[in-house]
Amino acid sequence: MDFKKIVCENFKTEAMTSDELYASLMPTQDCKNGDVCLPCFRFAKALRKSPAAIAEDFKDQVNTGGAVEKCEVAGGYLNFFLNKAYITRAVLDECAQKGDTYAPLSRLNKTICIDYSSINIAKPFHIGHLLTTVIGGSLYRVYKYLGYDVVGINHLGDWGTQFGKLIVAYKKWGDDEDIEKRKVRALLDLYVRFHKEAEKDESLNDEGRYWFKQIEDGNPEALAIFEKFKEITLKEVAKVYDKLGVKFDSYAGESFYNDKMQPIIDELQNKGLLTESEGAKVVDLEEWGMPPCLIVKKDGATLYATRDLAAAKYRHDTYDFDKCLYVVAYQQNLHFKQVFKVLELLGYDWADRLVHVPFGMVSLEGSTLSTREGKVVFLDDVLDTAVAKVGDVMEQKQGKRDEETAKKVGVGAVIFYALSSARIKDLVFSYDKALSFEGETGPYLQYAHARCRSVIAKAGEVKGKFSAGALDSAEAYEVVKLLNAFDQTVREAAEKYEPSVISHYLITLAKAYNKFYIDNRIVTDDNDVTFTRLALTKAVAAALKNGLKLILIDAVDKM
RNA sequence: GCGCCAGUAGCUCAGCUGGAUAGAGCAACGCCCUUCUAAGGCGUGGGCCGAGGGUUCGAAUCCCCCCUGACGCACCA
Repeated sequence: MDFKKIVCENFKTEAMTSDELYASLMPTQDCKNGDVCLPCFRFAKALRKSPAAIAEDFKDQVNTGGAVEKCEVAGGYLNFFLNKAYITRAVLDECAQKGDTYAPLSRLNKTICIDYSSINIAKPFHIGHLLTTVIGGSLYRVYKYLGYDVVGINHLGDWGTQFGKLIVAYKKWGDDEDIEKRKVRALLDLYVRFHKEAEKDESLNDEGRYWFKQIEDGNPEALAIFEKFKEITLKEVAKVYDKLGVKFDSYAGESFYNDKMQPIIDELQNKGLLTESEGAKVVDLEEWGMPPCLIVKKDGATLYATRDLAAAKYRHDTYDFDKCLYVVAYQQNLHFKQVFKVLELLGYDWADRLVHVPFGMVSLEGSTLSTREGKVVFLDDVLDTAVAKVGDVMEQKQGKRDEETAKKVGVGAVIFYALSSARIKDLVFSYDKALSFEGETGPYLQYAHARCRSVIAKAGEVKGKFSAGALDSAEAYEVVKLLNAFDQTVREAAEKYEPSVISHYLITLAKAYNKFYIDNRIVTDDNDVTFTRLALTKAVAAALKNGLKLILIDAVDKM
């Protein structure tokens, strides 16, 4: 339901069109001022009257007694009070229709590509990848819900000299048994060791370059080792992705675009965009206030930007996307600005459908994360710790553990921690905060949901009819209004590419329901009252469950 | 130096497409479980919304300038 629309339907005036009125209306901040208000200050000059007098005039033109129960003038505001019983009933009816599991909104036949997570082969999946993975994963579900076809792309970092270096390290110090056992962690050790040794022995770097060239040239031995590293890494991260509930439709990474770059380079050349500078081939972007975009290195090798140009074109040709999102840290702001501009200069009209969705830097209590120095916090460890802690709390509170529940609540706590504030904010990772279960946290939402389910289970089948009086309170009405805002909130999250919008909404909803719950008994002697309050409780449980799903959290029925 | 982002309570944040007394959580203190899950609820204290100008009937929100911090700026990704 659209409250502003309801007001428009009941308020016709000569002073402005219905559209203008709609645009001027706004929700109130405080329920004592009604549901919707019209600030009248802006009309004062044209109408040569005080805002309060204008509000008084308008008031007489409002059709009250129906959906708009009454309106009042307060200062320069005209406040509209909707009929609570009517709204409550209508909203709860809508919720009942949506049921326990919300179906996606109507199919749009539009495709959104989301490039996210994009891990590096042979590197650990650490908390630095947490944000891109959960932001992208959440947006994936948000767009699905809104009716889009979504393509999740894991743009693997599977190309570069580093892999030559790793082969050298593997051949020199590699231990298959250790790798079999510790997987990526063993590979990381090799990588770290290589850099340590290379400080003493410069020639190792040359060897690294040599072996990377072997990969490029298709040397079977080099390829076999490389493929093995890739397989180990993918298998390992698949477990984490599984825990987080994110999925990808494509793992086309850097190596995939290897043979797709030359055509782009040729095209740049043919369109006269490529200039030679200090031995490298670049696209000059000075006119747009940017440094040149490097396309080909002095030695003929391609670069990051070259690959992203090829990838963008490939994705466009393959998926015909309506939008293509890049969920990549804000460090890359300039890079994407350049790449998008170059595509525009190439004449691709779809260049404006590319969107960089930047997010903040993750650091570790002051110090930055460093793979090379081995200074990392493995995401897997964080998740396991969270799950274990939830298990402990369960045991302490109810004397028994339930692993399935602990997993959902524990992992959910970490995900919520990552998605609770605006993505652009830097995140100083803290175990304490990630594993906090009180206040505005994942477990708080889980708890509110479980509590709803518990009441619903206890009540059983209740035969009764809707009773407006059962929900005639400010707390109940607040909940109803929030329930009504679900879809609109999801749309806002999509528009802003901001899952935290949903996180905040869910906290607000849970808080509002908790307040209602404390003050109102759900299961009572009066069947009509029970029936009605149960309808609200069911609606809240569904909104929480489906909202949590949009931020990658599985709701639990008990905890 | 240039560019870009951020600065709101002790800490972490919401509010930012201008509207009514600036909101939460954490931390501190004090209450509330013989009744549907206390991982909950209620209360108390805590703010020159980084500084200064401007626009406006009205600015945390828009504009200018400055300060602080993060990030980026040529062959890594």
